[in-house]
Amino acid sequence: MRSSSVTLRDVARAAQVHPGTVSRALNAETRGLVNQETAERVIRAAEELGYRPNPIARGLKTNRSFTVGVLLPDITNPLFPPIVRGIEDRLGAAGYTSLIANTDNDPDRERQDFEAMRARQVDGFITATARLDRDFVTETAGLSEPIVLVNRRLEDESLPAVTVDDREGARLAVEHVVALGHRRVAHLGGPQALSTGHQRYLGFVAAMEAAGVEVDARTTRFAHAFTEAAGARACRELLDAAPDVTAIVAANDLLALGCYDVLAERGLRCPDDVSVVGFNDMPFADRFDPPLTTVRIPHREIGSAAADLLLERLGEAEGSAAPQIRLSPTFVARGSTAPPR
Amino acid sequence: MRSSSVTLRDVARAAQVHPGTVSRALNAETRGLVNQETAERVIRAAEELGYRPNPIARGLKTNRSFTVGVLLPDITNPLFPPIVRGIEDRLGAAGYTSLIANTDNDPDRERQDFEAMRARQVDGFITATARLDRDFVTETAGLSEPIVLVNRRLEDESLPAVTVDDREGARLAVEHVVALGHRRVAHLGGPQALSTGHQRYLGFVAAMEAAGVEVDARTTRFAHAFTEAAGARACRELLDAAPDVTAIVAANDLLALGCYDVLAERGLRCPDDVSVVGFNDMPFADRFDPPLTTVRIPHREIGSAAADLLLERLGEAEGSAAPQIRLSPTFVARGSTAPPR
DNA sequence: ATGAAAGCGCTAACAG
DNA sequence: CTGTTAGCGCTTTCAT
Repeated sequence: MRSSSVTLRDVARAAQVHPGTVSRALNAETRGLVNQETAERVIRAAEELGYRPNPIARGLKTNRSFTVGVLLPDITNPLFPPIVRGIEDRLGAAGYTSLIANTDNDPDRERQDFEAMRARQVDGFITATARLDRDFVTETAGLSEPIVLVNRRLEDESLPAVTVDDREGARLAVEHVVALGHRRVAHLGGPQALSTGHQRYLGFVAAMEAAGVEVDARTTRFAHAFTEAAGARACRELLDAAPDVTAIVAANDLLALGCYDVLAERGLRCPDDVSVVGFNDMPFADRFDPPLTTVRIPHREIGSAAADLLLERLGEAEGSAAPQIRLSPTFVARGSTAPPR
Repeated sequence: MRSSSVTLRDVARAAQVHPGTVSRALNAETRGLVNQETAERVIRAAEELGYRPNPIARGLKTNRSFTVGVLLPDITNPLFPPIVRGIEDRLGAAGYTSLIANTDNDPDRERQDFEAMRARQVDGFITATARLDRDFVTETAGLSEPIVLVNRRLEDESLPAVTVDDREGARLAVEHVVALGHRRVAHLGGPQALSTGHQRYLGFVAAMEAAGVEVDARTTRFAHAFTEAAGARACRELLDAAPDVTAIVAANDLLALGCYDVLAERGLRCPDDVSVVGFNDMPFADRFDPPLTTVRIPHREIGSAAADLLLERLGEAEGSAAPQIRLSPTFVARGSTAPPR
């Protein structure tokens, strides 16, 4: 027995009308169907009794829960909190609540969370998991609940997606170090199974070629995860294979931090001996030692754009079929890059 | 029309039994009431049809949503993501889903989110908003939904709470700088309306007295918020009033970062001219320049302990009435502290 | 051991 | 314009 068990019937009794009428009077959409005075009486009664509609019961009837599922790898990754706020703020304003699940990039958990959310009748999904290979997203193509992708997109663009232009971001990074005079520039790539990792790699190669700087296999290494530890491991391999690099373009800030560690480990100074550029401009990147030169992406906007896309598909706003929103990155030069000696 | 519209009735039809029987067979608690063979037949049918129970409908009947509301100031504050994961992981394991709301420390939003969550029939609350003054928590003392407090506690300890021992943490900080030889040590406090801000201040004063070091009004300033900007402002006042301080004990890492800015602004070096110690050991605090000496609190454990407390009160586990869990902080000496010149 | 029936709180035809 | 009725999917008496 909930304390606030004042139901539609209670209001109906108090206002001397039928429950159906109360439902109509209280719902903005259907208020027109009811007499002005009656409606006011009902509303007053509802207020006096402290009536709060039960969205659960409503959802049972209408098949809408006003809830959306948000799947992401790990809220603990500093990239996500701002994105999540962008999503929640926008969704909340539209009357939706979001359910958040941390999948830890584990396909099984992902599918499990996904199913659990469907069971909870979410009206739609926003997924910030970035895997490229087959997964629940591609499997559930004809799903009834709309999905929008964040930070990834499908090859055939069949699902709405908001991403940042990763290749463009990589280009900005390359142009920066090249302009500084670097010629031995390496790429510390992310997992190639993640669209971000892959696109940034592609962007790196393209920009290097465009700048007429040689790219060779020795100066490219891929981390198996976007973590400091994986970045450090890959960086060691990189420096072992190519000790003469003067600049490293990392596919992500955490990877860049891994580079910091390895450089220190080997008595190399950043940026004096080796310049490092990151990607994402994670919170507090300007506080690092040295302050990290990086590619900034509009975290919050990514989230709100994704929410907008989902709201469109939920019929809350007009919009095109499977829009592909690509936000622009900007470049932030800080202390981790300098001209080569 | 949801795609997964396979309901209890569908299963009943397939298994040639009454829906009521399906309900009993599928629910572990009541399975004993049904014939072994029948139960198996039902379960098989359910699997074949891909039946997933609708928790919404169930909740309507049972008055439980298996959902809990988590209220916090801002997920973007690096302190919270690990706490949230601690909460979600524990709650998720027990079959609960959490609804998260960012209140931005705004009492109105807080109350609003709180009501919205009640309307959504959450079974209980975890609130990480830390205000000390009257608010929805104290107002809703006799509430039917259990509440557990995180990072704050009530004077009368009438609500279960998990906090860290803030005074002890402050003591660790003071003892560290005093042991280093500092005598002119200042406190850059947090908002005194927040229990964390208040307790840390009290702990600072007590530890200073215990160490026989003088505390005077000039060397204590309070920031109006736990932000870098507020910390910087307070730090300027502090240095204006007491230019001879050699160590600053800040009530929080963000405040400490504000100190970094002001010291740099005034051409003072940390730790050479002034030592700074923070509180929380936020993620990447070891990456700052200089690496921040701080008081570490077990973020994740705070979250899981809170979840445990709530589960107890939801009848999912045994436990005492209004337990007060106080976790111990530990000290992490890094590069922002050194002996005075 | 199982079926029948009622009902959780609400909305949506359909009457009147 | 408002009352009536049915029913969303499930659980839970109460019979049988």
